[in-house]
Amino acid sequence: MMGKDDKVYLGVKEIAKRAKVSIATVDRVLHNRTGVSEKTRKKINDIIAEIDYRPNILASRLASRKAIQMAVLVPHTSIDTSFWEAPLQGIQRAAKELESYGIRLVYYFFDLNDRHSFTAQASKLLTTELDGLLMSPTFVDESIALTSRCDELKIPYVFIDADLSTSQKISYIGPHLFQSGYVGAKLLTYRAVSPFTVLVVNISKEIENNNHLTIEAGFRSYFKEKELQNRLVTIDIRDTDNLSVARHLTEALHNHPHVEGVFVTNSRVSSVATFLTKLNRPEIRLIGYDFLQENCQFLDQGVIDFLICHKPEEQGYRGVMTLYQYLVVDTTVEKMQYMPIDIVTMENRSFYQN
Amino acid sequence: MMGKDDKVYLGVKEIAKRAKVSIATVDRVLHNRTGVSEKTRKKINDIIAEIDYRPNILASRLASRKAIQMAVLVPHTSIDTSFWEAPLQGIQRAAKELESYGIRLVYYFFDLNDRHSFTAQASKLLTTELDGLLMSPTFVDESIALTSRCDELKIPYVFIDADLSTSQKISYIGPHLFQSGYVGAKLLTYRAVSPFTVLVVNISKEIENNNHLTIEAGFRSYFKEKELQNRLVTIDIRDTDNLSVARHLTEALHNHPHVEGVFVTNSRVSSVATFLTKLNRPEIRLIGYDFLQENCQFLDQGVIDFLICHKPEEQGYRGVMTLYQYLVVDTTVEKMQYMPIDIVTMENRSFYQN
DNA sequence: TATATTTACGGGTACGTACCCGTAAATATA
DNA sequence: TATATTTACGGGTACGTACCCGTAAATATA
Repeated sequence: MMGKDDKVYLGVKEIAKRAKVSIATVDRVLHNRTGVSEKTRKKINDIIAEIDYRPNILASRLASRKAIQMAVLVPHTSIDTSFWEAPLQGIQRAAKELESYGIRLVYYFFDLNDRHSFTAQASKLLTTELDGLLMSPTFVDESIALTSRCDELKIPYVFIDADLSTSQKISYIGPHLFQSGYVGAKLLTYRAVSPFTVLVVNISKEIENNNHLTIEAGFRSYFKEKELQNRLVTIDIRDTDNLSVARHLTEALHNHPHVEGVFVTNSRVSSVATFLTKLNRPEIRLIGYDFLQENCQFLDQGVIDFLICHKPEEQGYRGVMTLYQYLVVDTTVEKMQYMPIDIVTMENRSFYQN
Repeated sequence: MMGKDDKVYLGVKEIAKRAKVSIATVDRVLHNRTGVSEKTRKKINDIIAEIDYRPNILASRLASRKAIQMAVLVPHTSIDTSFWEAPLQGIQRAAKELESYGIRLVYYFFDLNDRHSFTAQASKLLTTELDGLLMSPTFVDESIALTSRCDELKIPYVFIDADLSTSQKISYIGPHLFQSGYVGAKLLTYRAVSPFTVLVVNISKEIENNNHLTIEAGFRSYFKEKELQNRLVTIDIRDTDNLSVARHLTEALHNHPHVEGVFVTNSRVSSVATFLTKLNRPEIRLIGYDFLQENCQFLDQGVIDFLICHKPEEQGYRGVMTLYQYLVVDTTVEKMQYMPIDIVTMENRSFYQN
């Protein structure tokens, strides 16, 4: 251990001394409060710039009698959508780390199948005192309504998992969907010899966001760019139960006998895997999204070849940390934070950090 | 913003009040210092356990006049080994975050080709006041000598990138080498039809650590487990220049005409790629390690199919953070922190977080 | 000109912990 | 028993910042 004093820390005390004012006046300038003459303000600001003053966050948070309040607006987890467990865990991990720094999170969960629940939770969180908002803009119109209100109230917000390009967000943290689909196409065609037929399967209720369209565009662009001769057939399944999936797939395989690859544009790949297992068609290669338990089972069995994944846990963690960064440390944060496009196989899955 | 006071924080003051002693005495107990009777000590410890006291790190670091000193012992970067740029960046990122918390890092760089430089730096860092050590145990015997000394001096240490299973380390942060080789085998054989011959290429000067042996074991175990009929040929190249690599590979390809896959057990895959490019053998699949600039070039050209990567930047970051965690927050840290086995292709490489 | 209001500050306490310094009380030594 | 030493504490200040409260001085109003 060595003394700290070799590094002479220049703080408010030093600024006050140089400006020949009190610490309280320096504090007023630092926080843009009133009660300082223009002349004094300028003098202090000059000194701040000159010595490159950076506040001691430790002392600042300690002295502040205020806790910083963040609202978290995300889908609640359900059998249908265990995907959201991971971001929530990341959010909670960040919350724990920031707990002793006086950061408090309040959670507002909505139902993925019910846009009214989203609106209800949005109204609810707006009634509270709020310093920041972390949200998944699952429902487009409803999200725009909420963020417009936040803009008026000057509440900064961060998006995870999905984006709204029009809004004044602090940051988007999530996948680059187009490129992700492109990677999917590469994996599905790697080393394949004959140009088999490919099924692109979208399984989602209509009310959810349209991420899958961008993914499919990326997927198709790969075939076009490489001038591959595969035939691509898209099937949209608007009910998420296994029976509906089976019905649609049976029909598709009947109409297209040479299918050797299936690309599922979201995490519901396990229902396709269930179907293919029953059908006993091991030559059909299957790729889908997300490191869910049910998907990993089929990965281990070799039914699913690859899962593509975008670090949902880290999305949640970084969402909170980005807000904290913006509110406490420094308002310059990266606006587009794309997650890596991770490739998960049965061989590397045990070390995957979701 | 809401008042903090709704959450009644129970600190040393409250403990002192309940135990009917002063704050100073509580502090002595908390830090296992002398000068407290056994009776009082027990009473205080009971209260600490009862209220689940967790010290306020903010206040603790602020009040401490001591900076925490960490030494960092890693190879310096060179043309030969640009690999170490990434861990260093992660280390520096962590250092920046922890700067205002009174954490100071001192760097000791050694030469990968010179074990004496390692010993010299090790002796040097031992002469300083030290609270913790982050190191890469590149040279086995020399590292054991250093860590034994650390054990005596009660200096905790963390390993990154390579491990020494015998030592009393706080934590190892790095790849699971065996499984990583296993993943390499999967990728090299995925969808391959005929059982071609595979070259396993180790390129390293003898003085470096033996990570490649474990990787190769994992690689071979895949073929054995799946009962694949490929012929595996290992070639060891003890000089890292392109000429030596070309000479050895020419000979190997002459002796084994049906080579269609090459697996390089470390980051020197680009020199093999250089050779294969000149040879014009595009049917030979090439897989190797690490997200280096020269490797990515060949990835983009399609000469290298996959790079396997273990997040070196994060290894550095987590190395520092793990030490911080141990020294400041809580002494229970994860002992084996395996990095994910990332698969990098030309399609997903632009979003890879090294 | 006398009084009320606003402006522009400064003093001082608090956040929760670390640790210096001083001192009665207990114990050891002469 | 008298003195020296050790033990077991407590008081109080400091870390760097936030912010309450009070008040001269400046300005506005009657």
